Amino acid sequence: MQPFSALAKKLRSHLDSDFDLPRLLASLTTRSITVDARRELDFGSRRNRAYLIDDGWACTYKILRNGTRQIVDVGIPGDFIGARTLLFRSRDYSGSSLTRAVLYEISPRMLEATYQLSPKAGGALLWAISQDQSILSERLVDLGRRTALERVAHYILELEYRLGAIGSSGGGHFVCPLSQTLLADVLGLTPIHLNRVMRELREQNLISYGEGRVTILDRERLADLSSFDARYLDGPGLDPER
Amino acid sequence: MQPFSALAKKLRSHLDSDFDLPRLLASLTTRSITVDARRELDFGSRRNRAYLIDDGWACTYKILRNGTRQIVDVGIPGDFIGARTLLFRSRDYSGSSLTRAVLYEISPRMLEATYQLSPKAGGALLWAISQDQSILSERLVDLGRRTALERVAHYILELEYRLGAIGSSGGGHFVCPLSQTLLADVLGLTPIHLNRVMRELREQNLISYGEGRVTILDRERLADLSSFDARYLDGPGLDPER
DNA sequence: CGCCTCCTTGAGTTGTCTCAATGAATGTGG
DNA sequence: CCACATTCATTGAGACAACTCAAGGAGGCG
Repeated sequence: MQPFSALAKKLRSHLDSDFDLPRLLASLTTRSITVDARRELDFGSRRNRAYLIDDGWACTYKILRNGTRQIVDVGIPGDFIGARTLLFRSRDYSGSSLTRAVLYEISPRMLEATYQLSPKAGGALLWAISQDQSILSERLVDLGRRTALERVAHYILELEYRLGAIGSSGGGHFVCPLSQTLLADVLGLTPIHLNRVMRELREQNLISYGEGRVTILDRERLADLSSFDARYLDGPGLDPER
Repeated sequence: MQPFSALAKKLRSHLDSDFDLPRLLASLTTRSITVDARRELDFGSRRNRAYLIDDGWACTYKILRNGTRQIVDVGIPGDFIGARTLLFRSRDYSGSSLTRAVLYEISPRMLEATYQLSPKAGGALLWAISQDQSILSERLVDLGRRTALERVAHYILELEYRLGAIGSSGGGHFVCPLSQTLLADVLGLTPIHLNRVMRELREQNLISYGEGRVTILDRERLADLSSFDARYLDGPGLDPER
């Protein structure tokens, strides 16, 4: 696979079609790192580090004293991970690869250099970081005010949408390496309850799943059920005049 | 009050003591806007707008179809509000002042110009935006994995810490314009349950409150109860070597 | 073969919600 | 200055969504 192609796809609508973002980024980043599935990510010690996920999935999470875990971000190809605390002196969360993954280390200098070489490309990167924040705040609404069923439905639609933006979903189905335990830790539920909710969605013929794949059977009812409104993802299909 | 003094205080440890951030920002921003309490904030229509809160409190929130509300950010003086979607074409949340407030409109250009005039000041602003994101992700952990009692205790400590950074809290007490209904909407609880939790904290002699003031009576037990770890706020007192 | 991880289901418990209601404080208009 | 509406904090009683504990089956792997 071409390096940076997932990010380039995600930012397609923010850049001229003849702009070669991968080439620009390749000139600015150090080599890539390949990690196996379920490996802890090294976010640095003296200085915080962050990554661009080029291939595979990764996440950041916090473990609480009572042993529970909350996954804060789930990153797919083209997403940044750990960028939140790049400028911090400290850090109080951990990260892990979810699948075998290819990562590029990023630094504040790289963002800066991108901006100077091409303000438009720099702006596109900032847009991507904004989108991460917007996803985070939508998840906050999930956990604060939506039922488990709504949460799960909403999250499946979000994943499908995000994967679609990088060409990794189509026809309503996608490959999802998240186990039910992980999904529960993303959505603030117990694995047991998540399992029951998944069954409910399956029994209502809204989704089907198995063997690491999820299929959306009735997008409309699913979106209605979870009041999914893709505006928080600011995708290219959205009307700028609204 | 000096314009931008709250922000300057918050960023004190990121800038040289003789650096005049207020003067730099004054040269870059348009005039201030003063709004009464409980006024909807205008985040723009064609192009999204964002603000720096110079005085007073403000928030952003989403209202769901079932009528419930989730407050996503609560901004105090020196915080940005609405910056999350500054680069977006769309927006799906609302904002409101919580008290009478003084706001400065900010734009991507302003951030850029600050950066060019002083990379250090620009970096400090980016740090502040990172902190907002870090606060958001800590709240996510609250809603996902902490009990109501832990959440409330944790949030009170956070508020006291943040207010302390701008010189608006001391001796364990601070002025808090959030009604119990608003606090419930921040923490994903019903006002009724929040009220019971507040009573519990009061009866355990952990806090006292009333007439818009909150007093922390036993910080240690409160921090222990909620496993409060201020690292996510990346304050100046934290050891950079950790 | 034994040992994982993952998914699944049952039964009982509990944290939080819903519905209902009251008193205090504040503001408004007649 | 009173009648009225509104917001806010508070409490009780009952319901339910999600949790805990317990257990079993399917599949992968050394």
